[in-house]
Amino acid sequence: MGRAPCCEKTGLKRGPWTQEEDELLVEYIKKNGHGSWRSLPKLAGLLRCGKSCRLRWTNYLRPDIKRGPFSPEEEKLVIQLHAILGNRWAAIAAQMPGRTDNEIKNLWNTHLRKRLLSIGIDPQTHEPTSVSSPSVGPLKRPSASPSTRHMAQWESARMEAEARLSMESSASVSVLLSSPNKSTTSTDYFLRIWHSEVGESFQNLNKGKMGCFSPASQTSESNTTIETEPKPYREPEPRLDGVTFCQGFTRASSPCEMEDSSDTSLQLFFDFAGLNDMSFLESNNWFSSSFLRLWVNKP
DNA sequence: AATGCCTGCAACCGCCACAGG
DNA sequence: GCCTGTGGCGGTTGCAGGCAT
Repeated sequence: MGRAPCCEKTGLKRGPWTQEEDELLVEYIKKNGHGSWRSLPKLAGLLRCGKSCRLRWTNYLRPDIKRGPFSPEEEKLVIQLHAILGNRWAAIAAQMPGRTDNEIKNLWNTHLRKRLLSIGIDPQTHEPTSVSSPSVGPLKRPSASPSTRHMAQWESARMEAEARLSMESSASVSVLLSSPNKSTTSTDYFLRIWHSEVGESFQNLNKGKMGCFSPASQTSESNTTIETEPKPYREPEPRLDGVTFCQGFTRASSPCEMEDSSDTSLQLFFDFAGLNDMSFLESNNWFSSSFLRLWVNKP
């Protein structure tokens, strides 16, 4: 027994949308809003499944969609967001006004994934695919878990953004936060994420918790810690985004409160610096001198 | 010119979460 | 607490157009 279809498929049109259909859909939604997607096709005079209408609207017909090719800046941003959020295309799209999750997913699968592979970066973990030597020079490069790597990226990006903003006037900061769409640099985007629900989850989880990073999968006390959370515990998905990743941490601190050992910080720093293998980051002021100063002057 | 292969993208499919009854 | 309907999401497919042979 197969799964029941989402809607009655007999007599419904499939495949590419015609201009006529597009006009019908746009006209109806402009007049009435989409309301119930299930009943929309009938009301709008379309021989389409409601799901198909929703998809067509959200991915193509919505007036706020920015059509056209992705700019190099946008591509960089997608890569950086993917490093933090993983394959959560909707979450990535939410940080990129005018772009749809489908569009970003397609961009990733057709361009960016291959590009990363071609320069030796694993598109899933954002780690170098071939590590020729376990140690480089006097400083041994740590082999961190993907979780740690994502945490490091997340934290470092935020630190860099905060460091940069701390040097700007407070007026500039308020302008940035009140008009996030005007932000243009990648670090601004990270700051926006930090102040979004993703960052909020991160901050909430870290409140009152001090210590060094400790992935839950590697500790025995993880479950008890998580169970004491006021929110009902949901088994974290094996996805390495900012939120579920944070859920997997038992003892973590925000960078401002970080009291971890120098070794740990250095580890995280070099972990994240691995992204520098990508040429775009080399030219992207990713590790600004301010960040380095922040690191060097750490008490 | 014909054919086959490759690529990009729109659309579909199936699963999941959530709200309401 | 269970069931059902609905919307949303991510993975995958299929087609059209471009390119190479």
